[in-house]
Amino acid sequence: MIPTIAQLKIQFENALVAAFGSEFAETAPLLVPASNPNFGDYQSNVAMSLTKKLGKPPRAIAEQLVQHLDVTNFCIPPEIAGPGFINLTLKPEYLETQLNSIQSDPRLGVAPVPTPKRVIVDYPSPNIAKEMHVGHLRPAVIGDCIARILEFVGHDVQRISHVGDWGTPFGMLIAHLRRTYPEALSCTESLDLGDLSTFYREAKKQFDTDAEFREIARQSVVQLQAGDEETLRAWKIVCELSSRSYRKIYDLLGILPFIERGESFYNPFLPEVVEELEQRGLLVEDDGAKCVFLEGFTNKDGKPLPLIVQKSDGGYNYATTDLAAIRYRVQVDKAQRVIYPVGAEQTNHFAQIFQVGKRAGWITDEVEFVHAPFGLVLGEDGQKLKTRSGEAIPLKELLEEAIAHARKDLETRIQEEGRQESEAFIENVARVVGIGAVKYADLSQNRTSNYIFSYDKMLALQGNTAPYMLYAYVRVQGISRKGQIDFEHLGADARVFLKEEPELILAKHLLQLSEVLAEVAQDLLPNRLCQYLFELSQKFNQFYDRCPVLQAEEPLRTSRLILCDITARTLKLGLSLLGIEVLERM
RNA sequence: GGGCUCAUAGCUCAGUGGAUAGAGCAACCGCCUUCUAAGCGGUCGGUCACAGGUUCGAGUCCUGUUGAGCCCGCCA
Repeated sequence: MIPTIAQLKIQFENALVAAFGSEFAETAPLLVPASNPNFGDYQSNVAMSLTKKLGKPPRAIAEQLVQHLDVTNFCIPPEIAGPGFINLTLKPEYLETQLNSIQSDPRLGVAPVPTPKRVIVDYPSPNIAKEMHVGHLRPAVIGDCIARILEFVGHDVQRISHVGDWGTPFGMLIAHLRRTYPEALSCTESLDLGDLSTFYREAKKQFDTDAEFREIARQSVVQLQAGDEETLRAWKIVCELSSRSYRKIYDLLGILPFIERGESFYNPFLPEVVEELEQRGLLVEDDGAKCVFLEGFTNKDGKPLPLIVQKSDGGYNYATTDLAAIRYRVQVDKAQRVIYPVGAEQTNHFAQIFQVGKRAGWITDEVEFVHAPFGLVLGEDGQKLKTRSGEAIPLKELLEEAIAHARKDLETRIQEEGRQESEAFIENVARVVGIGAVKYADLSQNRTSNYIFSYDKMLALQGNTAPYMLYAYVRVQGISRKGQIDFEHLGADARVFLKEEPELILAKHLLQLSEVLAEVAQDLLPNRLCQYLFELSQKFNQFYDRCPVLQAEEPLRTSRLILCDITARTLKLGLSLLGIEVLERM
């Protein structure tokens, strides 16, 4: 199905040429959704933009254009309003046809992109030698969402986690492993060392209090980089332990599996990267370090800022690894678009490595490397979210608390309503609502700004929250239960008829899904999808309030059932693209 | 000193160069003998930080000012 706006655009382009000549073939019709429902569904602002070029008043231009415009298949006759807006209102019959074709389409009218790209989304990319905390929330949630959306619209998506699995912090963990589980090093079977966070805390405590331990840790780093076999084995055990431990939280959060390709993966390529930069004449030695001097970046003294790719001690750093990853993703992975959903504080870093990647000839005009930055998670005081003792809040605790809040709300309601529910039901609803609320709160705000984390707000039953949307979905399921409706078998002659205002408003919104997804796939701003789903829930609730479904006469009853069905499927699909589950009852 | 991001209703936030700047929360007023109240309708609430500029048209683009956050040489 071709999106309505795309079809209208073609008609406007034809009309521009027919009315004003072939030199207007490239003129954009400036077609956008109407700013106000009173003006119809779409509006073209092109007439005003052509006043100078044509030397005529905009209303006259609009009239001439409309005379050559053929949109009778879609719209009632266009109206010219204000200074020269061309307002378009879709015909109910057109909307009915579109909805009828969507009803039997599992993709709800969203056609896969004609030219799929190979896309790499680099997330959640945490550092292994740390306990998972609130700072790990956004990259996982946003990265997962972006990957799901791009995949759904038809791209070939690879999720790659560029985990920090190399470097100095590992010494501490390896040294601790040696002390506490020496048998792990000689044993070929994998050992269950229990919880990583306990292991990490013990190691950290040793490191902070024991000078001898610190020395062993430092030695371990040297041995690791020298390729000592036993140390490598210890390193591998720590990586696996970490990966398993992280996976538990990702599973709880509903983050789909991704490939782990950490910094260590690029170790063999680092000398080549530096060598290639040298060959390109980009490398300068400064204070013993090998650097690329950046264009447009200066230090505090106003001198060009270097990007250090090899330290004076011969070691490499994260910039080198990131450059190696850029090179590998272009040359081996053949990626056409590489997306980094990473905190805004690394904006400079990405601008720098992308610049060097371009100057080195790895990033060409055929590939797009894009940093999708996001803001911080703040506490309700507007400061960085921390525990009372000033530490970052462990992610596990944060999620468990969200689930506990959701459970408390649910239990209160069950009691008030005198319902009887099983423990399994309560547990599942609390989990879906709690996790969904955390993810929705994160995704529903403009990605680039900081956001304030509040259990009360994200779990509120009214407003732009996960529970509100889940409830809209549950309402449809309530209708099908009550009426014993099987939405998959409404009959071959089931048709949609749009008569009442709330039906038309809902129908128009349902048909905008492709436009919204195309936009999000381009701009990587999931809050636009959230906004769409919130408005859909509102419009459904208005329909539900004013248009009886089960009690309506046929064929209206079936028509309204179809609207309910498409709404529920759109909500389910939209929420699944955000990584949020739905519930049949709550 | 330089760079990036941000400043919109009491609060939290949307807003794609277009018409009268929108939601939610809070406050106040209504609506359950109805498939439905975790819902719906309504009222109140604005110098879009400030000053210029570009444009037929600026919350949106440009310049400057003020304020906030983040970053700026061998950590990632």
